[in-house]
Amino acid sequence: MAHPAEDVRPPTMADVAREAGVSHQTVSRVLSGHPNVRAATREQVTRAVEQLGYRRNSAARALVTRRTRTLGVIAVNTALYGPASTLTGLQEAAREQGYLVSTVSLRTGEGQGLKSAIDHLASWGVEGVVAITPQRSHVQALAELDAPFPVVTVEGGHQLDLPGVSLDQELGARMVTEHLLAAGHSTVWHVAGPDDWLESEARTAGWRAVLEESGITPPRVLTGDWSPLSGYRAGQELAGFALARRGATPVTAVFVANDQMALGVLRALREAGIRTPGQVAVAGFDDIPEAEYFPPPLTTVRQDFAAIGRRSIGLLVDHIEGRARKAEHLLVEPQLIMRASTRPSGDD
Amino acid sequence: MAHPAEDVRPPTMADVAREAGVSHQTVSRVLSGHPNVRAATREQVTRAVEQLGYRRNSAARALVTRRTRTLGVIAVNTALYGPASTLTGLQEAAREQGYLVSTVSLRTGEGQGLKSAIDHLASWGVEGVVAITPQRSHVQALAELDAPFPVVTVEGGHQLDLPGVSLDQELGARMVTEHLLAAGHSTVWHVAGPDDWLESEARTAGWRAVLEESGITPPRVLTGDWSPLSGYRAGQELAGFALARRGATPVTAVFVANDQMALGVLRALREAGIRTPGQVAVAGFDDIPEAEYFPPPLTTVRQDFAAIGRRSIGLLVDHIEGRARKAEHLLVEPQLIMRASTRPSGDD
DNA sequence: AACAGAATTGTGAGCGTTAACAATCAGAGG
DNA sequence: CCTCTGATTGTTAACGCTCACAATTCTGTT
Repeated sequence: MAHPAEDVRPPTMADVAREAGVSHQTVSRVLSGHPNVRAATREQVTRAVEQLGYRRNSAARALVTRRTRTLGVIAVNTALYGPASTLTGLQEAAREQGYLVSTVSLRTGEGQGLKSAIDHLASWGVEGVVAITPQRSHVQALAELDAPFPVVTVEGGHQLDLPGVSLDQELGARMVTEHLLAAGHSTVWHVAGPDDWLESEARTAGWRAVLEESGITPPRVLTGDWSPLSGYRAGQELAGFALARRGATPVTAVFVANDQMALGVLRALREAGIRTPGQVAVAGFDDIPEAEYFPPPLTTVRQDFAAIGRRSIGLLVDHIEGRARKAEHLLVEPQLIMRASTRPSGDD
Repeated sequence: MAHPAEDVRPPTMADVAREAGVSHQTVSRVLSGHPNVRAATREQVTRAVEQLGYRRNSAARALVTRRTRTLGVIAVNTALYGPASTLTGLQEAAREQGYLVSTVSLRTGEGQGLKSAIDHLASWGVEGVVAITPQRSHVQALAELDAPFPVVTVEGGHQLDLPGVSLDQELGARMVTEHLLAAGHSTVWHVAGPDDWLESEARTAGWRAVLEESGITPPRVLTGDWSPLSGYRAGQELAGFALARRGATPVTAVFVANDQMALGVLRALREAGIRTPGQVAVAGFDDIPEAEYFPPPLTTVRQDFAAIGRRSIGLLVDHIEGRARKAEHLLVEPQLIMRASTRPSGDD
């Protein structure tokens, strides 16, 4: 069809203009939906555009408008269910608003990696960044980095003056703990996430607050690293307490800070011959798709990750387009999902 | 420090040139590592760059070089463990090669959505696209779309003339099936993924081939949609067969096409009072992090998602930079992970 | 029919960079 | 001391688009 030219450049606006018999500026107007163009002209231009398969050159556009319409995302641990789901919601929202999303995944997320990720994105001219960096140290590093564009955190806490979106982790933890107490347990044990994580802290805080409000001295906190293995280890320890019996605090209910660790806890209890929820009730956090099929189906807290993604983009775009002023922090409501693992009547 | 100007533009190359007392072209040379610059000059320029906090404008650069150094990724179902892990590997690799990665997530991924995703990326000038679109219909649509840049598929099969990277799904399925037969089972049942997925097809094909080579007539295939729920349903059906007993083919071993469905199968069997692996052995595919903690720990096939991501970027960049000619298709080796769910001695 | 005013279209400049080429400078050789 | 070569630096012109403004064409009045 085309001539056998070697280096066929894509058509430019001038080509379209020639084809349509108008000036390049008119083509530009048509393409950006300017109202003052005669219908017939618009029609001609549109036809020429289609015929040539023309596409505006975004680099040229960005050069003159100083708007790249590109957003950056920095995320740690994107293979996990939570961050991955947030990313999806975020990308959809960005695309709806006409932005392109460029993602940088960090594996461990040292402060160093963070800086270079920001640099990487900055050098491509992103107009803003969403940082899914749930560790306290990251948020700290971010705040100190002082990027040349707005940065919105996800699960970044609200201590620092960065705008952000979070699930109300503390509320979620309260809901679980209250649920367990209401089921008649005299206390609730807790397997927490790693220390540096804001989510761990908030979940632990919610759990502790409920116990203290009920006049119960919180038992010692066990700590994991979010992995099933670490949950398994914690579960073994709990099983020991549960069976020892003479120990001070009875183990009849456990709030585990995420579902993956809860899976490990469940296995450890099972292996120790302890029935769930008959002898020990277990609850998790996140509501990963597998949770409903755990042995037994897991009571947990559902996070609306998609909403978190959407709202973070909303917030970021507000900042970019100058609609938002301060370091606002949005909270998304969690939802308690009750399943067999905490059912009082259950005996499995 | 700075004047109270309203619209402070970022410094340009000319600013740096002035500051360093050289021409903008020299600055350009320093920044792009051109050899013919005197060390002293280079030094001055570097200092000026740092002092002004200068950054090259990527839009201007892209405009003149016609290289955006941006890659696009189109992915369906990015919240799942597999695609999410692939994405991570892919992003790391791209960044190492100096490319920016822009991702578009499709929820369901109709052919229509695919086209608009490609358009979205194209209008931002990506130089190539990796498509993680494991459904046959998507790949078909992609091949017909005839994008203005190279497209590499992940798990896209090799029928069409698109270059791609896949796990050797068929080999993985063979390994599992052979493992089960070797354990003494007279046949192996199969819970497959949805019809349109190439991964389903390949896994089913591998399973079928092994049975037929062993002179065994493959039992009827049950089909799920990758979700734990669908696995649960299939598991109920299998439990029925297993207990009915008089039915033709005994149910003592099941190869489930992914780990999530296997979780559902395990629950259904457990609820029916069938012991795993004692009465029925179960194997999955993917090796999600939870698999090791399933009741019982699941025998499965590990995919090196990170490698898949890395190699797909390698292939794409080869095409972009003109090093690759044909529609090469790379296969990544799977690895059989044997756990309790298929242990012959086991009786739990 | 003539004119104001709006609607529509065209013209030229400039966005910040790299590529191509021209100019200058340093050191080697005669 | 001068010429010549290669290393180093500078100059100018794109790249493809939008913005600001100028020019033109329509309207509807008087």
